[in-house]
Amino acid sequence: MNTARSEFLRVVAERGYMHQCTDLEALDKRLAEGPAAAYIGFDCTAESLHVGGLMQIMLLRWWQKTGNKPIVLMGGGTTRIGDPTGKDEARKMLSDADIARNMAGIKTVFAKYLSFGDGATDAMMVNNADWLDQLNYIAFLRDYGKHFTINRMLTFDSVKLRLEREQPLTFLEFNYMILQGYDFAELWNRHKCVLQMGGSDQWGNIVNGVELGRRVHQAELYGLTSPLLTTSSGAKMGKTVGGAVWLNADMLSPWEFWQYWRNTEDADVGRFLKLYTELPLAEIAKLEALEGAEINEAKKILAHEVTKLCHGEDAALEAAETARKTFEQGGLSDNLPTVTLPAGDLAAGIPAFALFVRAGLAASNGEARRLLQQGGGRVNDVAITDPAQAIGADALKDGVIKLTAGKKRHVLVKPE
RNA sequence: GGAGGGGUGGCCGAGCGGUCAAUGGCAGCAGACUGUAAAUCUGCCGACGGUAGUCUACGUUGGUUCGAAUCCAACCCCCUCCA
Repeated sequence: MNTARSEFLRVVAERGYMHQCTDLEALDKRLAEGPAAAYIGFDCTAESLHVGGLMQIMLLRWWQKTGNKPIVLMGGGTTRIGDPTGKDEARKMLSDADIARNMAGIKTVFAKYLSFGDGATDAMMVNNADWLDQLNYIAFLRDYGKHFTINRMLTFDSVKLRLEREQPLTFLEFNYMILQGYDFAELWNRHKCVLQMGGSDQWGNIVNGVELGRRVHQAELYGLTSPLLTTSSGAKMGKTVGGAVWLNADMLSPWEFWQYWRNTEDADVGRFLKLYTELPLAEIAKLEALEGAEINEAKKILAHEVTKLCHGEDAALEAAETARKTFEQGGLSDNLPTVTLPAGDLAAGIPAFALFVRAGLAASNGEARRLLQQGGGRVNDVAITDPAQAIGADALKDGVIKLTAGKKRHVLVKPE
C-alpha cells in the first residue's frame, strides 16, 4: 500500500479509511492514468445523516481533493426497498413522502463538503429513483436477473444473518442487493463511474455491482470499503444523550456536535483526527503524543476541525468559546441551549423537578426527581436536592436561569 | 392444509395461579474518583404522586378464578418439520 502511486490511495491508506478493496493494484493503476468518477450511495432513511456516514463523506471529499469526480447517489429508489444488510428484521416501510422529506434533509449536508458543478472534477448528485422507478420487471429480470444466482446470493452475509437467526427475509429485501448492483452498472453506463465506496457492511452489495458491470458492460469496476467504526471501548459511534449525532444543524446544534467530539475517548483521538479532519499527519502525530490531561488540547482541536467542516468556522469558534466559559470558568454563556418560559409561570414559582422537565433535561417528572435526589441537578451551579423546591423569578441572574444536569448538560431558561 | 415451538419492559432473557412493575445481563442516567477521557465502585432505571398510594403494562380479544404474565378459548404474527 505504501507503493500506491495515486494520491487518493495514498491518503486512504495513510489516514485509515481502507478496509477492503476489490483490486487495489488495478485501481491504483487506473487512478494513475487520470481523473475518475466514484460514487457512494446514501439511503434516505432519516432526515439527516449522522456521524456514521461522515467517513463516507470524507472519502468523497478526499476523492475530489485528489483530482477526481465524486458522485453522490441518493437512494430515492432503493430506500423504497430497504437494505436488509446488518438488520435483524425488516425496517418498516417508508412512505414516498417520508423518503422525499428525508432526501431533502440529507442533500443539504453535501454542499458543505463537496463543490458541485459541471466541471470535470465537480461533484454531482443523482437519484437512483430516476432509473429504478421505471424498470420493466420482465425486461429487467431477463437482462440483469440472469446474472445473479440464488446460490451466490444466499452466501452473502446480509442474507445469511437472517437465515441463521431464523428471521424472515422478504423477497422485497432480497432484491436490494440486485438493485444496488444495478445502480453501479447504471452509473458506469451514464457517467463512466468506476469506483463504488461504502462502509464495510456494504462489501457484498458493492462486489455485486462490480461483477454485474463486468458482465453486462465489460466494464472494469472497483470497490473500496471503509472500516466500521467503533470507539475504543467498543461502542458504536454516534450516540449522545439525546440520540444520534446528526450532521444537520436543525437536528443537533453545532454546540452539541462540538461537545460530542470534545468528549472523544483518549484512545480515539489520533484515529479520529486522521479520519475526520484534514490536518497534516505530522501535526496529528504531535497531538496524538500528548499525555494525560494534555490530550484535552488535542480533543479541542479535533472538535474544532470537525465542527468547522460541518457547520462552518464561526459555529466552531462559538462552540469553543461557549465551552471555555461554561467548563473552564464555570460561568455562563448565552450560546448554551436555551428554553423560554412564560414570565408568569416563573413569577409564580415552579418546582425544580418540573423546571428540569420543561427544559428538556429529564423525560418525565419521575426522572427529574431522581436526577435531583441523586444530586445530579443544579440551578445556577448550586445543587438542588429537594425536587419540590420552588424556583421563582428571584433565581434569575442576568435575565436567565442556568440549569445543569449531570456534569455536562446545561440549559438556560429565559422568561418571555 | 397437518404437527410442533414461540410472541414478556429500549434490547437479550427468566418467570409458568398469589409474595410480579415482573430475577439477571446489556444499554441508559446520576454520584464518587478524574482531565468535559477510560477503567472501577455505588445508586437509579414504567407513569403519576408529599417514596403511604393510584394507574398502565407481559401479541389481541374474551373467559375461568377471591386473584392470571402464568390456566382455558378464539384470533393475529413469527419459527421449524411434514404435505
